[in-house]
Amino acid sequence: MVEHNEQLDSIFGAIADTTRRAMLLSLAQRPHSVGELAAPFDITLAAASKHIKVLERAGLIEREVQGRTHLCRLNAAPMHAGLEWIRHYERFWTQRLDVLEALLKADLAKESAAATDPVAGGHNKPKSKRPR
Amino acid sequence: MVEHNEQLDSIFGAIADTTRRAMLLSLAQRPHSVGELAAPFDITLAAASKHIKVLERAGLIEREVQGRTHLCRLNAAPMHAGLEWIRHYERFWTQRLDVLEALLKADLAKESAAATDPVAGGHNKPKSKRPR
DNA sequence: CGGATATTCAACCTCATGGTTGAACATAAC
DNA sequence: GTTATGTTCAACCATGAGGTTGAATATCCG
Repeated sequence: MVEHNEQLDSIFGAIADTTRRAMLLSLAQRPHSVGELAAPFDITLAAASKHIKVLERAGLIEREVQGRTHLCRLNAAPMHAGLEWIRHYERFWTQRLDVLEALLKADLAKESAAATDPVAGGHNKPKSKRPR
Repeated sequence: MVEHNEQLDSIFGAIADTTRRAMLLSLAQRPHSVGELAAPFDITLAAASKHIKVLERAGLIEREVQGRTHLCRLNAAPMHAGLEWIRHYERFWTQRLDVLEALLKADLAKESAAATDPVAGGHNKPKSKRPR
């Protein structure tokens, strides 16, 4: 499992582009030729060809040359690695949602209990400066 | 569904780099200053600063300026969109694994039927690997 | 054979990325 | 105040990405 990192680089790099994501979506329906893949976009065939090569390098599509047309089919398997990587972070947002929910509940409880309590004043801290 | 695409572009783009993925991993432990984030890598602070800005633009980290140090903390929430996108393709690899398994099973059954008697029955369970 | 179709290749352009260096800025410490 | 620390900024460089054009290649069809 040498360069797992390179695999993730190429996968995430490949799907970090709207055009390529749309191509994958087309391929999820059925295999397409290069021309068919290019058709929806306002780019030249050469440009589409490059996109397809990026997807191919990431292992996300396979190509079968049939005469003069190249038939591309989806191979989603490598995406699995990407999903697994992201999934490690899943607990961070679910956790945050849980905390939010807990705070919300606590707040509601406090409000209903603090009809008599005057001092409840949390205040907002200075916001972080905008970069740039 | 306005600029969902830009969000995915920036998220996937941000995590399509080994250094930045490692930074996120550090941040998953606890918040870090810019210097701390940069320390493990053989790059200048300026370069690290740029990486951090990429992560920030993707919304994956938040920065709190504390005096002269900038404390960065993970915000994994935007990754959720990325995970959801990839997950649409999950069925394609699980499906393929199922087909592979079925073929394999059929092959074994045929072989054992040819070699011995017609009991190609209870080898392996279907074991449908259906995540979620 | 010759012509049409499908795709790539090579050269080029522009712009973003990842890296450097050195100066600037802001704040903490003396 | 002066100095040290943490971070960014600006300029620059090299490389790659995404796009174009025009030519080359391979294949099908008449």
